[in-house]
Amino acid sequence: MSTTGRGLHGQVLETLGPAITAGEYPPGSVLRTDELAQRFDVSRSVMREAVRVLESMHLVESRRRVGVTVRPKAEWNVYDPQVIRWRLAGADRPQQLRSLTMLRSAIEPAAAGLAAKYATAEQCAELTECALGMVAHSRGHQLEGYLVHDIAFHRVILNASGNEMFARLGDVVAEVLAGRTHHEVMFEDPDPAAVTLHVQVAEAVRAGDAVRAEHLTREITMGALQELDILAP
Amino acid sequence: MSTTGRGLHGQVLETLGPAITAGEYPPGSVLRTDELAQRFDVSRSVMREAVRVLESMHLVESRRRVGVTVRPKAEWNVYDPQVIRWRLAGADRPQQLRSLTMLRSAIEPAAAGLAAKYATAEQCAELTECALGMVAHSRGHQLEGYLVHDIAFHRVILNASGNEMFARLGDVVAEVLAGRTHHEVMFEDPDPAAVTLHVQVAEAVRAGDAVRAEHLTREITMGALQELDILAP
DNA sequence: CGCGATCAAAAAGTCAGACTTATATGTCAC
DNA sequence: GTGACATATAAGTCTGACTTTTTGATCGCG
Repeated sequence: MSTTGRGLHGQVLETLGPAITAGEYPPGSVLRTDELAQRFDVSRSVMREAVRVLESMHLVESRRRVGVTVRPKAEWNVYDPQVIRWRLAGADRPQQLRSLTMLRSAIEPAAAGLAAKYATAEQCAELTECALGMVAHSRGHQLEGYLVHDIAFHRVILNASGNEMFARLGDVVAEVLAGRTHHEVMFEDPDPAAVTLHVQVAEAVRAGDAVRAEHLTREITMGALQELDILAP
Repeated sequence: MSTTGRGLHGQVLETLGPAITAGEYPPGSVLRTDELAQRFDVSRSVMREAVRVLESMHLVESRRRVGVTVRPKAEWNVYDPQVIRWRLAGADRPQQLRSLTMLRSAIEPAAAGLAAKYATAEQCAELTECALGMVAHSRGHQLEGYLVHDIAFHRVILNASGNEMFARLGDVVAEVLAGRTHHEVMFEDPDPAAVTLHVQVAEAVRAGDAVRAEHLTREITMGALQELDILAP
């Protein structure tokens, strides 16, 4: 799943990135390239490449005569999938999941509305297939199978919206859904009402009913938000 | 405003990045690091750093024995501010503005609703100040002054939402608003109805009326969408 | 004729060392 | 105290040699 450290600089990033996003080096901290290179036992060129990547994510800023300084959290590129993964793996995972769920709640209804207008016949077919898959795995502790279809469902919606910005959130949504199933322990079967809503969304999209698709999807994401509030109010 | 090419690798990126995002090198194109280094007259180390940054944006993929291949558009990190800037400067600026305006329409109402719940007294003050500034510059071809306050207004809303993901879209919104004023030529004064809506949003946020703030903001962004439809249906 | 193993070339990846440049900071005269 | 100047520091750059992975071609065998 996770990109297994492409090259040496990638391996360095895999430990340095999470360390920074976890706040292990507080904002304003100063790192020196040479010291880091020694610490990770790589050449300076490799370390420089790693720093460049961190810099492009706005996690750090490299300045002459001073070093590599960690930037304040507010400046990070929090939409970078890599940064999201690092943060989800770290300590503030709950807060991160909260932010992402809100983002999801804002985007997905709009995406569903657009999908109702622009979805191809093939996408409609996929959608109903996913919904049926969810129904089939909704009872009897088949959580993994349910999750797969749930993720696929929301991915299709986002792609069918025709908006590239929405489409690129597919990975984020997948991460959130997976996180809910895996981390926050779910013993019980999914809420039957949610399953029904998914089926209805698929119908609405097929029927080209934008407002209905949007409204139903909003109910789904509102449910996700309430779920969070119950877990961590 | 724009980051003036920090270092040599930055200067390389400033021409290579826009070239790639403009589709000058179609997906699947293969570049060789050494050749690029020669072309830009920089050392291989510098070019490698530039490639690493492009790679972190998922614009290209570097593989041994094959070279640096351009990835399909669908895989780009379209939320990276740098990528957004490059694309806005390029040929598909209209489509990009469209995508971003839709994104805005989805996010800002939700952000306004949250702002009504969480905005501090100081933020409320800023908000009304911005709204008044918009009113003051709404007549008599003071478009630049109007723009400044408009941008500030939406930035405050996004920050006051308390959601870091929303807050980070401040730059995007600023870019969209500025693009509308500058590129799509606006001769006339802004729509009085829009100005009024901003004032009302400020009021609603101060009053803590989340649903009203959300609804009013949705009207604002709907207006922006309709504006786009008129310009490019 | 097809198919798998082997081999060579190509390009990225890595490293080490020398050198350049910007800049923060301390020093000194005034 | 303030300004100009000197110095040290860490990033930035370049070069050349070497390593590693991977592709695709060649060759032998069934």
